[in-house]
Amino acid sequence: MRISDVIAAYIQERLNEANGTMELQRNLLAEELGCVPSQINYVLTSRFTPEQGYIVESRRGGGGYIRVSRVRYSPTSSPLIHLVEALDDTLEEGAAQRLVSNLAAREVISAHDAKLLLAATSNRAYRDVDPEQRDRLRAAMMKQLLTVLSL
Amino acid sequence: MRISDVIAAYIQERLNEANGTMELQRNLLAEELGCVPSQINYVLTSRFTPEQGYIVESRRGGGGYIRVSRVRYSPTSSPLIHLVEALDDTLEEGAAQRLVSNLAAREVISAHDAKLLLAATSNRAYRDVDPEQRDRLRAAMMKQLLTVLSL
DNA sequence: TGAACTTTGACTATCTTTGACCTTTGCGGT
DNA sequence: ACCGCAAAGGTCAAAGATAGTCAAAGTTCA
Repeated sequence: MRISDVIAAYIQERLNEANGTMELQRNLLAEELGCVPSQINYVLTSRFTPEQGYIVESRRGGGGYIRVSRVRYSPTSSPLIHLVEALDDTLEEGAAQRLVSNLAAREVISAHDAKLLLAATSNRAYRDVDPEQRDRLRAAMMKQLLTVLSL
Repeated sequence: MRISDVIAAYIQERLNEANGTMELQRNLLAEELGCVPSQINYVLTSRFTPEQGYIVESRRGGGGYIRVSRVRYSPTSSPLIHLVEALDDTLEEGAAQRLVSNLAAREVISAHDAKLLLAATSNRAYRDVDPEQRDRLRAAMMKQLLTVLSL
């Protein structure tokens, strides 16, 4: 298993325990999990982005910390609406996969729908599309589908 | 026996053992079976397509993998499988809409899934795709999604 | 004998891991 | 107040680990 997965799982676990927000100390966590400190940053920037519904804040210096929070979606409107608005008009395959996995893990969408979204945004179906345009198509596709799901 | 047949047999065997889904590592398998890595891709693209009832997912980089799943031939899913096999490799928007409506009317797919299929095969999502290629994309997309639905 | 299928390998794309170097902040000492 | 050091965290690019693409060359078979 990738060390990045271990780090991500650890953060998720603590987010679950603690009602959607947690703090960590980079060097300590790196030592506990046996990786270099900057790998924590890698995981945070690749999997805990605003697009995926997380806020990361931090402070340096003595008493420094990194705080990770899940954004709370307003109960009145579907979380997916906000997401659609926040999405860029270009979306890489890996980012799409992580986004969908996250929505499923957070039970914003069902596992069944997640499978469809993954298939619909995978390069596998994009063979006939100019590679230059795939990320734009993927973003448009994701928005269409999430919009349908939010209705 | 062709090396491609060996690769295909190996994958089938492991699918049988493991309830229809298996993962492999491309370079490892290539070395085990004595072929170049890209030959694995050749076999996957020529014999494990949606038309033939398979979906293939993969990930690059450290810890990468290729996952192959075979659709289950259950009574409810079998109409979809035959349909995927029979579909042409080009599909116009109107034809896609009629196809989906028809499947929904016959209750082969749910109304919910029908909405997603319509969104995913509508030109609305295809604005960045060369118009010449849209019908090919639509056909590929439809096959992928129907295959996932029959899993 | 020509079309379709198979085999290869060079080149490309993507994801992860590591480490050297940079910036910010708190705290003492003067 | 000021200074400087120690304690965090941040950045970035290189190296490593996989998988994907494509076209040329070889093989098979109707």
